[in-house]
Parts: sequence; C-alpha cells; structure tokens
Amino acid sequence: MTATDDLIDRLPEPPEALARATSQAERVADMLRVFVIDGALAPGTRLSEERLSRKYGVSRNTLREAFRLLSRERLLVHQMHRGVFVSHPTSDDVRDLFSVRRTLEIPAVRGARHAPDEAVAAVGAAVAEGEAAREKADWWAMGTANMHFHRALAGLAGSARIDEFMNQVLAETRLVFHVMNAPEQFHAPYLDWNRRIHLRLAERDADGAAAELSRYLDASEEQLVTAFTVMERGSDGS
Amino acid sequence: MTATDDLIDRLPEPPEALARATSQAERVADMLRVFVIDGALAPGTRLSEERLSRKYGVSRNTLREAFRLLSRERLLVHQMHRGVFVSHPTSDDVRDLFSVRRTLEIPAVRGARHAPDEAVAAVGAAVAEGEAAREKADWWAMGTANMHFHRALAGLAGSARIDEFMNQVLAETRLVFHVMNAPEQFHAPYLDWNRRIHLRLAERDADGAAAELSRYLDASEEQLVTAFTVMERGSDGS
DNA sequence: ATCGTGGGATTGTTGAACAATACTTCAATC
DNA sequence: GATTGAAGTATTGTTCAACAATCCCACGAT
Repeated sequence: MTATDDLIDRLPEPPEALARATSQAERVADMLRVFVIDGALAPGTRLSEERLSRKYGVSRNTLREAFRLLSRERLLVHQMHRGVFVSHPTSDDVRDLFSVRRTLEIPAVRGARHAPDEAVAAVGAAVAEGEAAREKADWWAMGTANMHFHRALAGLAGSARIDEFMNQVLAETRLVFHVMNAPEQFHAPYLDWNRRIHLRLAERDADGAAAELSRYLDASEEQLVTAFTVMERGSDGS
Repeated sequence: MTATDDLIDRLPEPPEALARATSQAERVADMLRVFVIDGALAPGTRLSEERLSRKYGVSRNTLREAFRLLSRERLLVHQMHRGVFVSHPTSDDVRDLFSVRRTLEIPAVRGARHAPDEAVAAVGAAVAEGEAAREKADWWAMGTANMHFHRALAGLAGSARIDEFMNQVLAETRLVFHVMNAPEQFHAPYLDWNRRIHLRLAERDADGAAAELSRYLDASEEQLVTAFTVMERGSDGS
C-alpha cells in the first residue's frame, strides 16, 4: 500500500457512462424511440423488419434486439408471426397510466421535505423550460417541458428504479397524445399549475404541493379520458 | 347485425394467453429466470453464450434475445464484450428496492377501501400459503409465499403496470437473499405480521393496515441492510 | 354471404462467418 | 520483485443467408 494507491483510492467515482459503450442495437433502439415519441411513427404502424434493416443498414437480428428493448418499454407491441407495431394505447391504458403516476408522483412530492435542494431545483427548471416554450408558442417543446416537470417530481423520491419506471410511463403518456389528433395545446393550461406546485415545494410545503398535484392529475385524467372515449366511439366502425 | 352477432359480442373477454404464443426466446428467458430466482445460478455468475446455446439447443441469437429480456428485468447485467452476468445487488440496491416497495405497497394498501373483494382475498390466500409452508418447515416455500403476499398488496392498486413493476422488484428482492448466505429464515418472523395486515384489510381498516405495513417494511429493510453491510465489509478484501 | 384453399409475404430460428474487444500469458524492463 | 508491453487466445458483436412456421389475402366453391 503506497502513497500512490491512497491517491488513486480518493479519485472520484467513475461516471456512469463509462460502464457501457453502447451497442448497435441500443443505438437503433434510441433512434426508434425518438421516432415513436415524436410521432414520426404513428401509433398502430407496423415496423417491417426487412425494410427497416435495409433502410438503416443493420441486420435483421440487430433490429430485432432493438425491438425487444422497446417492446419492454411498451412503446412497441410484438405479435407472434405478425411483427411489431407502434403501441396504440386505449382509454383503459390512459386510466392505468394516471393510476401509476398518482402512485409515483404524489408520495414523491409528499416526501419532498427530505429531498435534496437540487431535486427541487430540477422541478423549477422544468417549469421555467415550459414557460419559455409558451413564450415561443412552441407547443411541442411545452409537452417536453411538462414531461420533464413530472419526471422531476418523481425524481424527488431519489430512487433509480422509480426514475426509470417513470420515464417509461411518461414516454407512453406521450404516445397517448399522438393517438388523439389534438395533441399539444392540452399542456398549456397546466403550466400555471406547475408553477404553483413548484412554489409550494420551494417553501417546503410538501403536503400542499401534493394536494395541488392530486387535483392536477384528476383534472388532467378527466380531460384526457373524455377526449379519448369520444374519439374511440367515433373511430369504432359500428 | 343478427342475433348471432349479439351473442358473440357477449362472449367473455379473450384470456390473456391467447394473444401470445410464446416464442423460443421467451421460453428460454422463463427458464433462466427460474434458475436465477431459485439460486441455481449464483449472483455474479457469467452466462457463456456458447455453452448455454449448446446445452439448451438454441442458437446464440435466440439466447441473446432471452438475455435482453432478463437484463431489462435487472436479473442479468450485460457488459459490452464481456458477456452477461447474474446480477449481484449491493446494499444500495436493497435500499432502493425498499424505497420502491414503500412507494408501491403503502398507497395500494391505503387505497384498499375501494379494492374489490377478490383482491383482498388474494392477500389472505398468500398468508395462508405462508402458514402452510411454516407447518412443513419449508423455508423456500415461505419465501415464495411472502413474495405472493406483497405482490397481492401491490395488486390492490388494480394497475397492470404496477403489477408488472412489482413483479420485477420482488424478483430482484429475491436475488438479494441469495447474495446473503442466510436466506430463508429471514421470512419466518414476518408471517404473523402478514396476518395482522390482512386482518386489518379484511375489516377495511386501510389506514391501520398501511401503518402496520410501513413498520413491517422499516423493520425488514433495517434487518437486511445491516446484514448486508456486514457481509459487504467482510467480502471486501481490504 | 360464408367457408375452404391455395399462393405470397413476413416473421422465427438457425448456423456459420468474420470483426471487435477483452482476457491471459510471458518476456522485458525498471 | 513488481510493473509494463506485446504477443496470442477466447468470447462477444454483428452480419448474412437459408429454411421452417405462420399469417394474410384473394380466389373460387358451396
């Protein structure tokens, strides 16, 4: 045990990125994930193995690995011998997604008394991001900011697994907006709500923030579900 | 629209299994999952693609698809150009797992007032299963029953996504017991606690049940983390 | 209009090949 | 004696081509 060893031991922890040089399949999955979330691939679209593998110059096997990853995130659904399709959430899914969000977000906010300041600051940053997007009337960016806001709320829990789960849930929630044609103005009314919630958090009024959030989620779910059922009734060819 | 159509519309919903004839990769994943959870494959073990594919008569490509599935469940970890290994959770993971379980289970129990009777009955069934296992001094079965108990608690929330997430969390929790050598007696003291929680639930005293559960989780985490840190200190060759 | 029955297209799985990377061994060096 | 450097070896990453299994669609028979 020399002095050099001591110094090396005191070096900072390795950045997470070091562990994983990304594989081709993951890169393909990342690309497709963006396509799905951004709506370049509409819900219900079938993803042909042959065409995609030719288009992006990867083998079918690699592509299939990417499909598996995204299926696990519920962004794609895989049907035996039929192929993979972009998920097409139903109103039941919407209800389930909100149920999950209530479960994750509200306890996280309520427990925010013990959350580190940076976590609360992340919430504030997302609010600011949303307001900046509203200035520019950039609806798509507003949706993204809203996602970041709720991700930051869940992040107050300080759990890596919850963070990951929440990411999936939010990605799926975004799909819901693509299923309905009227996507992004939905977020606009909620911006002020976001700011109120952050204000409470900043004052460390966790219960107040949680109560606001609860009402927020109720209202948002209500609005989405009604819009959704109307749409489902309409597109149902009976 | 004939009378026949009417009758067909009224037929029960399709059983979930119908949608998915299982693929080979999924079957392999199912098998490996059991191996990992039951401890036939110790944490840290490397899974050689070549040997496994020869042993089980599947191609490397298929095997790799199975690996991806299990990696997503955190039962295996994949390192580029090194292979996949059975996960080896740390005490940090234990804390995170309990954080998740608190987040999922406690709200589910607290909201159990509106849960259907069958969901509460499932909790009772898991308690009975555990007591039967204790009779026979079958520690492994007791662990399984305890898993079922907590899965049933999370099931009170009535969300498909939470059910799935909880399943993963519990599978991972089971891995934790394999990391420590003294695995299954840990469950024994908690059986009576389980029964108390179910009793409160049956009386629809949701808050009381949630309070009991909260104490349960605190105690269980405390016990596991201490055992774990002792062990980590020991195996750390410094 | 409904029900079989093909043919055509797509996915499921395999096996082999080669490239890229990590591990091991051993000699050279300080 | 311990560390470094440079082989060779083993394993994974990715692609490709082939064939089997299954689904979809269109056509014709009832």
